[in-house]
Amino acid sequence: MNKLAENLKANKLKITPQRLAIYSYLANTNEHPTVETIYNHLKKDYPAMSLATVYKTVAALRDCRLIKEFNLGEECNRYDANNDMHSHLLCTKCHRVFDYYGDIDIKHVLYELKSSFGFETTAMDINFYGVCEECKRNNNDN
Amino acid sequence: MNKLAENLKANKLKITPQRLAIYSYLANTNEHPTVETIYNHLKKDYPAMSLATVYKTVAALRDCRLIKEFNLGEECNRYDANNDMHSHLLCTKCHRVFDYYGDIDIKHVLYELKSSFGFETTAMDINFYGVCEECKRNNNDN
DNA sequence: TCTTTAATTGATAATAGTTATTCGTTGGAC
DNA sequence: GTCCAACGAATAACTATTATCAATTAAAGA
Repeated sequence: MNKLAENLKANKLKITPQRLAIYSYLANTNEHPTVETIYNHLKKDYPAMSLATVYKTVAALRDCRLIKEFNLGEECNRYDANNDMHSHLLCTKCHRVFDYYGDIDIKHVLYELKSSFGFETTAMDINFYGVCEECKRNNNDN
Repeated sequence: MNKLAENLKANKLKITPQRLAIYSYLANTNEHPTVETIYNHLKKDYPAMSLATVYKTVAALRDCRLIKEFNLGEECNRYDANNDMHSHLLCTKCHRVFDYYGDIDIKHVLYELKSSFGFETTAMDINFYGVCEECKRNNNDN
């Protein structure tokens, strides 16, 4: 049994073809797709799949921490199966999202939040907004 | 003419009582209110004000960069007239948002994004999620 | 393997946040 | 003070998401 199936089982979630397909898609792309994108991508292989199933599945996967849900100020959420600590770069022209793995040292910040303010950080996100190299080159005006 | 009115004028926005009220409220609170909160707060002084007016006003103020719009993974956006560089701490129990002014050194990150990836950063946000001191003390379970 | 049962799916209705439209009103340039 | 583009109020429309529910299916136990 693969990693996902084990994780689903550990979270008392049934292993279904839809869940496997959605997770597999998320685990094999770096496009940070929205629900709509996931749905459209899987439609050709799973023509019967409902949009509601995609919503329910990403919520379930998010709740058992198999994927991350995030929002970059757009009208809809994006999803990412990449659990490595990283930040996101949103190109405000082409609306693609890139990963940044470079290390951002904020250990001292987390320590100060806890010691000075009593704020116990359990998660964080760091997002950058700007123009990607390709859009700059193309002088894209979207 | 006060500072707020001057700011509106400088951005070619007409000075109206509604805009002054909304902007003034945002400039004098550190509560990071949502549109709903702004609307409810102003209802007693401006009983005729429409929710649509609040939406249009915050959009106008955001477009001319007088206020910041941000989203912390909640169902609605929050607004902030504070232009100083700072991060946000969202308490996942009481859902209040606190400011953190401590300096987070990421100049080298912005430099690397530009030099290595050609990504020209124009804005960024850093959000921390966790439990605030008060909720921890109260062992609040919301 | 068969049965049973509760979880899941798909279809669709409902909800919530936000935006668009319409039309009467008004700020502010002249 | 006059005029008109911008604005506000009311409300319809739109879009992302969630809830509902009957039919289906995963999976545990006989």
